[in-house]
Amino acid sequence: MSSLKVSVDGQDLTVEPGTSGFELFASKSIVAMRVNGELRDLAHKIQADDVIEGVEIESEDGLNILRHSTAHVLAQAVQSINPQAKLGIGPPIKDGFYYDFDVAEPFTPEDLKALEKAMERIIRSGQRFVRRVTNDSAASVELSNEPYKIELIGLKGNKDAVGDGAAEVGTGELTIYDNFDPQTGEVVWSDLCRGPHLPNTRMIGNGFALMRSAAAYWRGSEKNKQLQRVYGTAWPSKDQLRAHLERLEEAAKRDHRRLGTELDLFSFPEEVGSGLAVFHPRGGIIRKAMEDYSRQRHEESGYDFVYSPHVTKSNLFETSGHLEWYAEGMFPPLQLDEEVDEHGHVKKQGQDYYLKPMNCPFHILIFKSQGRSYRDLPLRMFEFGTVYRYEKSGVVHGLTRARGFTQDDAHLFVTQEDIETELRSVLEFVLGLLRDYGLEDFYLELSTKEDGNPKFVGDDAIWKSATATLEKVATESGLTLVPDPGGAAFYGPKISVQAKDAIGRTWQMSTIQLDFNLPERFDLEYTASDGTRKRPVMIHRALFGSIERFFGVLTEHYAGIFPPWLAPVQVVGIPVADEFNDYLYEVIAELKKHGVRAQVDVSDDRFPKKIRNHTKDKVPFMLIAGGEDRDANAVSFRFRDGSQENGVPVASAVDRILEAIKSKVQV
RNA sequence: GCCGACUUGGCGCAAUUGGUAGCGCACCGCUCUUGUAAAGCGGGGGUUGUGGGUUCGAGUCCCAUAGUCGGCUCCA
Repeated sequence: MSSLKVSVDGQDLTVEPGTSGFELFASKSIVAMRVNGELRDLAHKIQADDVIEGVEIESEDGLNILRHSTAHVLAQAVQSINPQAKLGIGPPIKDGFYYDFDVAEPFTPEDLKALEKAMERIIRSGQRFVRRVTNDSAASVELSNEPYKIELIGLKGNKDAVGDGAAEVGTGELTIYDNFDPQTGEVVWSDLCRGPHLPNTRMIGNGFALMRSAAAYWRGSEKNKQLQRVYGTAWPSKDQLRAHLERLEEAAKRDHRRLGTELDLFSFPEEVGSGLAVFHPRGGIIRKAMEDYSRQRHEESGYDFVYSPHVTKSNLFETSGHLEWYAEGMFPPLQLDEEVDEHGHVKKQGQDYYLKPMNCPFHILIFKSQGRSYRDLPLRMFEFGTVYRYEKSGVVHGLTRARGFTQDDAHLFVTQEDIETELRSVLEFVLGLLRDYGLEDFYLELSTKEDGNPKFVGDDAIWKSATATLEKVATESGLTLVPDPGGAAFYGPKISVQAKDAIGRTWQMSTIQLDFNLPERFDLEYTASDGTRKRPVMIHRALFGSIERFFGVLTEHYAGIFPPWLAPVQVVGIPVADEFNDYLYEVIAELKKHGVRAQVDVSDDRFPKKIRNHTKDKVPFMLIAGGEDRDANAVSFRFRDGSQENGVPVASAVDRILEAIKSKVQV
C-alpha cells in the first residue's frame, strides 16, 4: 500500500495508511486535531492530502472538548446513580459545561457531592471515548429510552431548530460515542454526540467541579418542560480550577448588592417591594455627582430639560401603542373615579391610570404642545425620568434589573435629512461621557427586528431604512459591531453600547433607537422651509440606560473604590492625637471651602483604628497630621492601597486633591 | 412567571435527634490617648420575614404568603 502525504502543523509528512492522531502527536497536551478545518478525535484515521493541526488542551477548542467530555462523564454519573434519568443536552459553555436531565426529583447539594464522587471514579477508570457512526433509524431504536435525544435526531439538519443541541447532532452524520471500560473492554455507557472528545476520561484529571443545579426549559422555551440542569466547571489542571474559583470569589466581592450594604449606599426594603431601591445618603451623594455631571454635559450639548409625571391616563399609552405591545411589562392600572349607584350601575365612567414604563409619550406631547418649525429642529429633550416596569419576579436583580428606575432619557426630534448627522453626534456624545465615568472598552450591538414576530410594530420598509442608517453610523464609529437579530424595541431598531468593566464583563449601557413609528402614531409634524408639513423622526437615547443600573455597574467596575469625584467622602482628616484636631480642622475647612466632601475623625477610636475604618470605607484621601506635620505646616497622605506620602505642604495637598476631583481621575 | 435553595438583633454568622435564643462587628457609656488596618471594661438591642397549623413545647416539623439568592425565559 502506498504511503500518504499529509501536512501536520504546517510540516509535510509521509505516513502509512491507517495512521491516526495518536501516532502524529506525541504531546499529551494535544487532545484532538483539526483535519481540513474540522475538529476530529485523535483516533480519526487520516487520509491522503489531509491538512492537520493538533488541538492543545489549553486552546479554546481544547477547553471546549475537555468541558464537553466532562459533561459526558457527569451524564454517565447521573445515570449510574439514577438509571431513570433522561438525558437532555450537555454542551460546553464559558468556563465550564452543563447537562440537562429529566429526573423525578431535583438535585440537592448532597446529590452534587455524590455525583462528583461518581465522576471521579469514572475519570480514574480511564474510559475511552469511541466514536461510532450510526443513522437516524438505528439511533432511534438504540435511544428509544431517551426521548429528548430522539427529538434532537428529528431536528437534525435544521440548524435553527437544533439551537443549543448542536453539540449532540450537528448537521453532518449522526454519531454516538461509546465509553469503553479499559479493564473489561466493554461499553459501559453511550451518548448521542457529535464530538469530538478527549481520547480518555483520565485526561479530565482533577480540574473539574460541579457548581450548582437549576431548572432550565427544554430547548429554551417557556412552553416546554423544565429539566434539571447541573452546571460544572472544568480546567486542564487543579491550579487553573482553583484560580477560576478565586476569580469567582473576587467577582462576588465586587457584587454591587454586597457593596451597597457594606458601604451603606442603598437598600431594597421589603416594605417597599421587590425591585424598588432606596438610596442612602452615601449612595445619594454618588448618584447626585453622577447626575450633576450628566446635566452639565447635556446643557453644554444643546439639550432642553423637561419633566413629566409618573402616571398617566391610559389613552396616552393606547396612542403610543404601549398598551397593545408592552402591556406585559407594565404595572396593572390604578382604577379611579368610577361611581356606581345602589343598583350597581355605573354613574360615572372611571379612568385607568398607568405608571409609565417609558418617557417617550410625554416628550412627544411636549413636542406637540405647539406648532413646530424646521427651525426648532433638532429638538433635544432630556429628562431623568423614573419609569416602572413590572418585571417578572424571577428576573429582578439588585440595581441592574429593577422594577422602578430612572432613565437619563432623551428624545431627539429631527428632520429626515438630519438623522445621520444627529445620530453620529449622539454616539460621539454618549461614548465621550461614558469615558468620563471611567469606562474605556466598548463595542456596539445592532438590535434589529425579527421577521414575522408580531412584537414589532410598523412598516417593514421603514424598519429597513432605519436599520440601514443605524448600521452606517455604527460602522463609521470604528467600533466593533455585533448583530443582535430580534433584539429591537417594539417601535424601532437600536444601537446599544456595550461596555467592558474592570474584570472583563460586558454590560449594555447606552441605547440609541431610531423611531419612525411613534411620530406617526402621534401624527407629529413640523413646517418645513418650503412651507409643507413634514413628519419628524425621533431618536430615543438613554446613556446610562438607567441610573440605578449604571450605578450598580460602576460600583462593580470600581469594586466600591470610587474615584474621588464620585466618592461619598473624599477626604478624612485623621489626627495622630487629639492635640492635632484643631490643626486638621483648618486644613479640612480649606478643602470644604472648595466644595470638597471632607471631615475630621475626632472619634474616641485609636489612631490605627481610624485608619482601618476609613480604609474599609474606601475613602480616597486620608490626611494625617501629627507634630511633625503641624510644625512644617504640612499633612501626610495615606491612600487606599496603603501607600503614603509624608510632609506634604498644606497648599499643595489641597491643590492636589482639588485637581484629582476636577480631572475625574482614579487614585 | 417557572424550578430549587434560603430568610435568626443595623451587618456577618451560631444554636446536637423539636425543650424555651448565642457570638463577632457596629451602637451607647466610662477609662485610656503621638505616627499608618482592631485599646480596655461595662451596657442596651431579637415576639427567629409575615400569617396559620401540628405539638405539653417550634428558630428547628407542615401549609400559605412576602422577600432574597442561583438558574430558565424575558429585558434598561
